[in-house]
Amino acid sequence: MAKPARYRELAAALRAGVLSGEYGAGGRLPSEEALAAANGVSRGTVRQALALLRTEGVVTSRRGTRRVVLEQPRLQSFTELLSFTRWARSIGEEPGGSVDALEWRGADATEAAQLRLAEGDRVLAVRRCRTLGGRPVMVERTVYTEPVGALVAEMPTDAVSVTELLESHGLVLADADHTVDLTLADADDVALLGCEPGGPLLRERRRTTDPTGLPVEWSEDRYLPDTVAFTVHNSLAATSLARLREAVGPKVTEGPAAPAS
Amino acid sequence: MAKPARYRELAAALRAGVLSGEYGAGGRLPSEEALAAANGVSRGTVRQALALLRTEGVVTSRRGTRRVVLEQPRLQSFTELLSFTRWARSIGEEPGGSVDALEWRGADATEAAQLRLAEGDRVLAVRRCRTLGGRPVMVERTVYTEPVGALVAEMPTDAVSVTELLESHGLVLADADHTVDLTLADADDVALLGCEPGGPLLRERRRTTDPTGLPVEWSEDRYLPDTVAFTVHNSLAATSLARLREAVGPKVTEGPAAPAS
DNA sequence: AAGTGGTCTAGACCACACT
DNA sequence: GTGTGGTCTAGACCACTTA
Repeated sequence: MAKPARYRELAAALRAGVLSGEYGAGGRLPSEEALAAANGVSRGTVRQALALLRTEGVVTSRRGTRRVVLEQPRLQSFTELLSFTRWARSIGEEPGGSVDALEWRGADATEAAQLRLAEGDRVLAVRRCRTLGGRPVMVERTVYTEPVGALVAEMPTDAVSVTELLESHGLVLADADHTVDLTLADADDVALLGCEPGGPLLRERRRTTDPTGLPVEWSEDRYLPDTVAFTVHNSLAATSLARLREAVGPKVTEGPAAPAS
Repeated sequence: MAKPARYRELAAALRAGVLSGEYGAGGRLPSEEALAAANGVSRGTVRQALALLRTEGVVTSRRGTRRVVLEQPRLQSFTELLSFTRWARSIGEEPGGSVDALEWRGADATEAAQLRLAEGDRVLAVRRCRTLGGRPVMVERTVYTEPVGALVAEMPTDAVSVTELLESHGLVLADADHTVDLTLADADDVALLGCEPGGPLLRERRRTTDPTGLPVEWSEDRYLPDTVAFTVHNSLAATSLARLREAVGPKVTEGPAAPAS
C-alpha cells in the first residue's frame, strides 16, 4: 500500500493544477501560508512539496513574490526513464525487442570502473534491439553485475521488460548517471537498425545504482536519429547537469563516472 | 558580499570532503546529528545541505542507514553551464568566437512559443561560431527578446562572453530547459565548422528564463562530434530529466517547452 | 533494541519585492 | 509598510536497517 507522504500528495495536486491550466501560463501560485491553511498542513510541509516542483522546473521561486508557473510539466517518472518498456507505454507506443547476444565474460577496464568491480570480474553482457510499433529504434548494450546478471540470464530472450522483472525480484533502482553524445554505427548497429554503415546515432550511456549506492547495470544505448531527444531542466537552485569535454586526440573511453584521469 | 546561507557553506564543505576522498568511494557520511553538533547548527540545516548533495548525485540516502558517497562530484555550476566562455575556462581551454550574423526580425512560430511572444514580434537573432583553443567546435544560433537583444546588439562583435556582459547589466539567468538530440549540418554549419555537408552534429536547444519566469533567450547550439557530451544525474528522489519521442513522419519543429500538441 | 534518516509541526527572524 | 519566500531552530514521532 505504502501511503505517500503528505508533501508528495500536495505536490501531485499542485502539479495537476498547473497541468489543467488552473493558474495560467506565467500565472502565480497561492502563498505558502494560504496553501498550508487550505490543506491543513504546516508551512514546512508545503515548502517540501514546492521544492519538488522547483527541481522539476514546474515553478520558479524568488524572495518577495509568489511562485510563478514556468511551463506545462513534461516530466517522466524516474522509473519511466529507466525502462524502455514503460516509457514506450507512457507515450502510447507498443514496445518490443529481443535479445540478440548474451554472454558471461570478464569486465573490461571501463565496465569494471563503472560497476566498481575489478577488471576481469564476471559480468553478464546483453545486447538487445528495441522497437517501437515494430520498427527498430535502438540498440542497447547492457552489462550487469554478477548477482543481477544471474536474474537476467534466466529470463526468456523475448521478455519485454527487464526492469519490471528485476523489480519483481525486489531489486530497486534508485540513482542513475546519464551521458548523452553522438557516435557512429558499427556493423552490429547496421544489422540491427538497418542504418548506413558509419551513420550517426544518438548515444546514451547510463550507470544505475541501487538504494545502497551499489552499481547494478552499465548500459550503452544507441538511438536512430529522429526517434528520441533528451530534455533536462536545471536552475540556480538545483543543478544536476554538466557538459563534458570529450577526448579529441587519442581515443579515450569515458563514461559518466569514470575515474578523473 | 552576500554571505551564503549556512547550509550552502556546509554543503560546500561536505562536497569538498567527498572530493578529497575523506570518506572513500562508497564510504559513509557522519549521521545528521553528528554533523549538526560538529557544525553548531540544527538538524534541519544539515538536512538542507544534504538535500543539495543528493540532487547533485554526490550521496544517496535511505532510511535506516547513513548516507553513502556515490561518486566524485563532477558538476558544473549553473552559470558555467550557460556560458560557453566560463565552461571553457573551467576546463582550462581558451574560449573564442565571433558573431557571424546578427539581425532584428520577426519571431517565427517556434521562437514565439519559446519566448512567450506573438509571432512576428521583434527579436534579435545572432549566429556565432565558438572555438576552443582556436579550433571551431560549435555554431550557436540564439534569439533574444527585444529588451535583451537591445543590450546584445550593442556589444562588440568579437566580445568573448555574452553572458557576462548581460550579467553586468543586472540580468540574472535563473532557469533553463535543455533538449539534446542529433542533427545534420547545413551549408552555414559546413562553412563555419569545416565539417562535411550533411555531417552529424550534436544539438542542444535551450530556453533560458530570468528569476521572474520570463523567457530571455532561445538558442540552438550545434557541436562537432567528439567535442562535448552532456551528463545528468537523476534519482527516485528528484527527476528533472525526460526522454522525448521525436517526430518520425511529417517534419515538426519542436523545442523543450513547445505547446503540447 | 539502538541508530538513522524521513516526515511533520510551530514559531522566529530576515531579505526582498511590491505599492 | 505589508506580504512573500528564504533560513534556521527545537522538538516530536515514525519507518527502516542493522545487529
